[in-house]
Amino acid sequence: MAARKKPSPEAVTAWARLVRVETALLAAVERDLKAAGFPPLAWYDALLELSRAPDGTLRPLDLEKAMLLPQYSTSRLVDRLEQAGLVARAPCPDDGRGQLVAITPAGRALQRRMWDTYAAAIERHVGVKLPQDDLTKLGELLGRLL
Amino acid sequence: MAARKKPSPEAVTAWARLVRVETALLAAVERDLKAAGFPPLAWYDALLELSRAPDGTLRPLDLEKAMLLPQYSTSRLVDRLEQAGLVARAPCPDDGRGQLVAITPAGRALQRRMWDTYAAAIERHVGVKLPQDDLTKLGELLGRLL
DNA sequence: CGGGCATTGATGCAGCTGCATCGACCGGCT
DNA sequence: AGCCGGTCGATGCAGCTGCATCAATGCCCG
Repeated sequence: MAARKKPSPEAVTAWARLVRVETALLAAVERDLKAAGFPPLAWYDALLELSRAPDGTLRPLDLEKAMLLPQYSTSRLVDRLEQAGLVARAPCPDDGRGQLVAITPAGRALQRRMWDTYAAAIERHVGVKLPQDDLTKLGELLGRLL
Repeated sequence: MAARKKPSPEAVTAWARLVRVETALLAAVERDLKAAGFPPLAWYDALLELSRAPDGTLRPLDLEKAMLLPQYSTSRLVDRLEQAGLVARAPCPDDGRGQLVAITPAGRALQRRMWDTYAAAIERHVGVKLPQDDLTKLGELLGRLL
């Protein structure tokens, strides 16, 4: 029903490496976090998004879009964060359907502590492998894939 | 206990985009496969590895290393493929602990049919977004991250 | 040869994800 | 106001993943 154009070998190679490298590096970073006794990266990402938002508060829908997660996944992630005392849910005054998710002081503290380990992992697994202008170029090329 | 060097902003950007772009593109490709009525990409990868191996046969351990999967994950993936009649297990003559996983004709056929859809997805989501020399450069940069 | 340790692959259990669906609420239209 | 299609978020269920562990076999070394 659609075009069925064939990709160039270069496109296939780039794609294959993208998936492979991301899988390997993500696993390595997650391992470092876990080894330091921290929760998964998704928790960090959520806390970071919230910590950057005004009042440390976001609607679940915004969190969802920021993290590229499906709706139900966000819902349950917030469940777990709330369970852990890292965020608090409140009803949304503007919209009776919605709610507001606010990061707690404990959440901010965890996010900050995780960053030390996370930053070190990024440096170890990414930073040391390429010189700075290659990193810039890589970021730029990746940016154009979205 | 360890170095704690801080990554450059360029490294952080490259890392963030790597994860983001891979997540988004992988989801898009998986969606295309599912929309065409095919099983997940992991099945394709496994079938491809097997189809390339001599006699279409690999030890689970080799498959594991080729696909960067944990051992138990491979074990269960092979379960599902076997269930679907796409591979067959046989005891390994050289090593009583091991086994041999062989792709069946049905497995080869599915791998070939999936490639049409998969290739179109790669072209749509990757190939059209960058000119060929940028794709080459991207592949090269990613290659140096491993 | 025999004991001890490493390797291969399977599996019970708990937690997570995807899917479908649901209930609650919004907003526009008549 | 009353209805209706659309949006927001939760949830039951099935399937998948990670973790720990196990049984079976291989391999080395005394």
